[in-house]
Amino acid sequence: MVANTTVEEVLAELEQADTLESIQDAILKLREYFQVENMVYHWVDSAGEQYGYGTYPLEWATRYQEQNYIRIDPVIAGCYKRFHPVDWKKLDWSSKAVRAFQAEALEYGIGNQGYSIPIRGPNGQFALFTVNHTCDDADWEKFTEDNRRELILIAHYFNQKALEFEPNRAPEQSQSLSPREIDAMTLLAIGYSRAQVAETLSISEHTLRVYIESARFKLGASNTTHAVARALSRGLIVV
Amino acid sequence: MVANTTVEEVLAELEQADTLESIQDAILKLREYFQVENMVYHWVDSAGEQYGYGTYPLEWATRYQEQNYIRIDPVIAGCYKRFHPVDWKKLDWSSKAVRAFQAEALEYGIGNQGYSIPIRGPNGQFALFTVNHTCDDADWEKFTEDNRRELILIAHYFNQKALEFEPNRAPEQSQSLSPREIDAMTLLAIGYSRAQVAETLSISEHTLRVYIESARFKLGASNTTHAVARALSRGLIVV
DNA sequence: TATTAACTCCCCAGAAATAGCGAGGTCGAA
DNA sequence: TTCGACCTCGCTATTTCTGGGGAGTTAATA
Repeated sequence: MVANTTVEEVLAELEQADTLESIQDAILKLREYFQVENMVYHWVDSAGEQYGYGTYPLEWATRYQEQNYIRIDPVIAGCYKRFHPVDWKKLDWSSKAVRAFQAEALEYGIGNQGYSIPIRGPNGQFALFTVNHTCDDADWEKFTEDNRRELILIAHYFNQKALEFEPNRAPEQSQSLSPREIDAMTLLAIGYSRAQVAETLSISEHTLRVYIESARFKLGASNTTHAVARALSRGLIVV
Repeated sequence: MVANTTVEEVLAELEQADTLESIQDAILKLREYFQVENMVYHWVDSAGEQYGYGTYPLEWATRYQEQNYIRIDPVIAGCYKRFHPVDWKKLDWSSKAVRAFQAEALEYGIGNQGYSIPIRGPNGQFALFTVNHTCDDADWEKFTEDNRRELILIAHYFNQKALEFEPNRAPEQSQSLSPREIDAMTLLAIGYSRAQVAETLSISEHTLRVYIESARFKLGASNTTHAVARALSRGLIVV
């Protein structure tokens, strides 16, 4: 079956779309266009919920979820650290658990070649757009060479659409931290104790506590560690 | 003067480049191609250092830096919250300080129209790619409509190149955490207390403590908060 | 001008985390 | 087989953090 839709058209459609299903729709069309076995847009929101749209076999998606494979999946780990698109071959498959995971994926019908594009949005949002196929290395290299730019764009458009539907946008997203709160969170994140932070900032420990508490409140965090983790993953502080 | 270079060619060149100056080079070529007054790639690294490449008048860049305008610049504020490219007209220019800033920018020779694309990398890295021009609203809308996709791609390529030059890349690949340690760190990062983590993992709190301590040791962290922060920013855990 | 938000300081009691010691089991690799 | 790395459980004492209060100052904004 030969594709009868161009990328341009799909992106234009996607831009107008107003349901989450449209993402799935677009993926199917694009898969046909690029003639690959699998194409997936995968997104973990700020609450830790996973959303996947694409063509992986349902059994594999379920298995992946159940086994919490996101923890060991080298695609996730690798893309999280990088900015540019990643060929699966370049990832670290050395650990035994990872190889077992890989073998299982193949059994479930996942292709041996993969190319994943990390995308990041505001507040530490992170998503992945992946194409997957079965072929030899040379063919795959040609494919990724030829289509990288379009795939990057597609990833961008998917993420844009997904963000439009993000549930928890309005409530706490705009809660930014005050300068002192940022100072406090940053110093805590690099290992200072309360006493050290207070001394570094030349304020009393009592005052510091007020900042930590208000930061905790703003971030909806249940304790200091949680607050620092959220501040980090929302990109409010950097260490 | 008519452009004699295509975007494709510039991106290919940029990809091969191995100096930071190549960014400036590429910007000049692209400005010519798109026939706009200004084009800027602006980046704040993890240490808070600002890097700007582009065609803004030196006086304005200096002034901007000196006055710490990054604090009030609505382009920064607006793009930081958004994922998609932003037309400057859509930003919030209501505050008095902001309008004064805008007026000053115009005096320094900045065009009245602008279009900025936010880009984010690992560890909260954030950059902006901006095109700026003087023209009326209708022309500008047509320009951004026509070129948005290419501009997004260009932004992506600039950031990719810039990240290659980022200093703090390879400090230490550091020890990896054991599965249980990852569990513990992850649950702590999402706000569980020790007792809750122990219960969730169905182990005693004493055992949990051993994991936390060994993770702390492996990560060279001085307390739990520090350990979680390090695990997060090294991509060992994802929340 | 009135309001809001940020910054600073203070007390206390109870809850939680840390530091130091210990023990024993499994499993894979050298 | 031995070694290391991982998982599991225990104790005690000390330090640190958290969750309630309250109060006064600036600076900016509506």
